[in-house]
Amino acid sequence: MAKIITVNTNGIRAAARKGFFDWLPKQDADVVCIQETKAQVDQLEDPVFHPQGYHCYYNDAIKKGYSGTAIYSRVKPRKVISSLGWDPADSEGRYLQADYDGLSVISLYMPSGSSSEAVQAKKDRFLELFLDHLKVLRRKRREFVICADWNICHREIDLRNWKSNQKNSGFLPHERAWLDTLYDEVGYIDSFRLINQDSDQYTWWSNRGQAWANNVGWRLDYQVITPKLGDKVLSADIYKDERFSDHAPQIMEYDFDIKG
Amino acid sequence: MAKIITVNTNGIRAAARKGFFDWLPKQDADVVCIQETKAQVDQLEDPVFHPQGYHCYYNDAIKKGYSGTAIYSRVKPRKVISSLGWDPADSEGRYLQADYDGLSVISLYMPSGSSSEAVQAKKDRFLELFLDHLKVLRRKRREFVICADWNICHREIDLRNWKSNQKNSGFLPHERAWLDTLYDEVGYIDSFRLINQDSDQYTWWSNRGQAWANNVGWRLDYQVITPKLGDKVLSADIYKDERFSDHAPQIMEYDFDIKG
DNA sequence: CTTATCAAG
DNA sequence: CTTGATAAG
Repeated sequence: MAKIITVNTNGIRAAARKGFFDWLPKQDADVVCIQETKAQVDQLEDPVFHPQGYHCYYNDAIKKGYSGTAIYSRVKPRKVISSLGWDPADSEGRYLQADYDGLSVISLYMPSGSSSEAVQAKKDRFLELFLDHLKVLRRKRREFVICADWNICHREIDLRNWKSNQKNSGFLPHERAWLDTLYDEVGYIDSFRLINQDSDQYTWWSNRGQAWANNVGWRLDYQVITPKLGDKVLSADIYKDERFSDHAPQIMEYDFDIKG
Repeated sequence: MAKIITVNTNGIRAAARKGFFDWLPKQDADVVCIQETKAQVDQLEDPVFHPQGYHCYYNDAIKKGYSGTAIYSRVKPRKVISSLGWDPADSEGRYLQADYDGLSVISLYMPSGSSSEAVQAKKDRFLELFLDHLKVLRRKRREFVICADWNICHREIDLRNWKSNQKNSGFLPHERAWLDTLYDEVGYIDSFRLINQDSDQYTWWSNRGQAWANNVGWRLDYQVITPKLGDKVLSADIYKDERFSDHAPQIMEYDFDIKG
């Protein structure tokens, strides 16, 4: 059994202040994927950022306080890959991959497109290049669990106000179509939907207004898996009892073991 | 009887959050001089920044969130002067003068010199030019109350750790000599010292460390008056019961009336 | 350590 | 609205 958690911390130091590292050991996770660390490695020298029992890997953005991913792994990976060979994936530390025996776990932070047309164009370009990468991964003799803040909702059920958000980044028709392609053509599976078919649960609530209080959320974070793992998903839960950031942790249990 | 209060708010909006404008009306002051408003006029449109019963004057720095002075006056001044004709006094909104019948009250924010040698040089230049201005004022047929964060301690009694601060901005020999000149040659009087001869009271405590808790302070704020007002000082107090900023308000009572 | 601004989400 | 960087004190 493998327990894999993914969470966008919106600043790993801020999440730490809110008790994230008190909560984490209690989860007994095998792999923890983090997005938006918003910190450089030299700002994370404090032992709290290297929890006991885990091998910790960080991938920073060049720009301070921006983006960044991490993977904490109980088993030492055979290899850790932090480069896709193209920017801004590399220069913004948006990708981190831990390779185990026959399995890889990826922590990905997809660009947001909400700030302007220019950043949406950047997101669209990222989607295009990353889809190519995902296709390449499908050809490997290896299974993948891609833990990400995808910054896209697939269907109407995935966000509270789908009608009013059809022209907003994260629920644009071409973004949804990108996920259609990912699932229907490239063959990946959204592990959350495998378990919770008709459940309108969200993983992100804006900090503005009363989004959290009114549960005006979006399901932006999920673990996408290769087809052979489709019958291995034991549970898929969103942790909302505490709030470490504007995103909630995704906790998935799989019927396989992670071997280094 | 005239009650004149001066205080460096270290951000008038922050001071407001800490209850400054709840405290102020209870003081029944005739004139209130403020330094370090750190806000532009258009950021102070809320009525709290225009307390009932006062004519309010603000002088901003060009740079947002930096410096800035204010005067609140119960009696409407005959004239309000916000320019000394030179920078950075004008461009940083460091000077504001309210003219009444035979008396002027000034709100002044002296530059700090603690950040670098370059800012100390700027402070020194300001001291030089401002001394000229103060000499000019002495020639007027008018009394002056200069309410300021002077950013200088005069004597050893004026700061907790005078020995270790002899090479630090605010207690440099030439800064202290500048005050010697102001008092001994130009003839101004520090109204606080007139009342509290040997009292080691401070008006500013660093936010760093435990300065406030340990009363490691500096007397940087005081009301400097022209000689003819020397026998008019009724009381001079530092208000420490509440904390609106890193500086404490100076409350002085004078045996004269402010007439518009 | 605290103010405030700014970029980004 | 919130994180984090930066400037300034």
